[in-house]
Amino acid sequence: MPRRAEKFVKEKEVLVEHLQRAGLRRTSQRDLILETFLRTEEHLTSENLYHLVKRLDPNVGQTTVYRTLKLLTEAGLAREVRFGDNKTYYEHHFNHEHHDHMICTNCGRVIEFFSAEIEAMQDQMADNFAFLPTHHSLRIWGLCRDCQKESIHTSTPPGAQPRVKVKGLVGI
Amino acid sequence: MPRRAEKFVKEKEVLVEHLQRAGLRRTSQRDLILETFLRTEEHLTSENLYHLVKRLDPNVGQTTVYRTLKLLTEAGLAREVRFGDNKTYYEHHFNHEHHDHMICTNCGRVIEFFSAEIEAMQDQMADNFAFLPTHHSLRIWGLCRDCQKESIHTSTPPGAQPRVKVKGLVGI
DNA sequence: TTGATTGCAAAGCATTTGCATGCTA
DNA sequence: TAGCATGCAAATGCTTTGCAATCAA
Repeated sequence: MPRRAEKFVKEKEVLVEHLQRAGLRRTSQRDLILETFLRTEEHLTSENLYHLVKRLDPNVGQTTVYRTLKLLTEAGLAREVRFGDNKTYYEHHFNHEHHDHMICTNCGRVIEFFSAEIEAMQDQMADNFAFLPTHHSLRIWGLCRDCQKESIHTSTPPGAQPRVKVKGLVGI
Repeated sequence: MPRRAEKFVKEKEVLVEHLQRAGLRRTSQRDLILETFLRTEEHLTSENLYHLVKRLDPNVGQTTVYRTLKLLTEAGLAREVRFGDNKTYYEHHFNHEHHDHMICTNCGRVIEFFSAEIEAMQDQMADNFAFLPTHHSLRIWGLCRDCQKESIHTSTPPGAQPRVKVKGLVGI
């Protein structure tokens, strides 16, 4: 029995397997970036992660973080999301239930939700078109509970953790 | 009775109204860009439109097309969409039913679909979170009917009109 | 030893901005 | 006539690429 439970064992296995399958190599940077990523809350940009990693190892380059996040996405450990502020966010994907997002266009709050019914209907819809779906993205923009109260108001309500700074029109 | 039916009368009214409401001015460029946009099939980028407009008036600048597409979006005449190739596409929005998209990751074909049931469930879902939805985006990626036949194959099947060049990972 | 990986700097790409000039209302 | 609109060039912001040095297998 190990003296101390090691963290993210499963995720590291997934990475190593992916590397082997693809003929790629395991490096300290890739390990460190994965660990740091897994320690965070969801929805961070490559830049966010870069700063976190840099604290632990100042030698790691921005480029490596970009490249590694792509790698983690391919390995199924991360998922890319966009909320309409023209930035690419990453969230944990391994052993996480698939979910979709509601984005508050006032404070930037992101709500995750899941609906088996919606998923089923999407598959149904795809089937109607003989379309073979591999993945999808559903995003709903609007006002969260708190921001409805204050009607139109541009500041961040107390307690909100704005991850998305909404600048001008929000769309896509 | 007019000798010849003028085109896009309603849409021009919408534009003019929007301009007036916002204290903006009607210009020949804005008219030309709107007309050219309305004459196209759906899903074109600012750059695509720029080239079309330039044929009719070589003096129009790229920037004006960008700015005008934003304007048309605000006026409710256009809608922005993204298919995962890091480009912003625009489609007609006025008097067009809302719809969502399936994107073939092999040939780039885009299928439009609508499901009242999915829409209803989205509203239901939002309601569960006391979220007030203003708009949404649902995209399903996968293989269209034709591309399933050829299994993994990187060329464009005959007859397909690839609007989206899918480069590497498709996501968001 | 070989070829993948890294980190830096530079390039790319879509989009936006500054500004002098032009043009609507 | 005032000030919005235009078009060019330059800037921006995010992301990717080229390349020499480094490192895993």
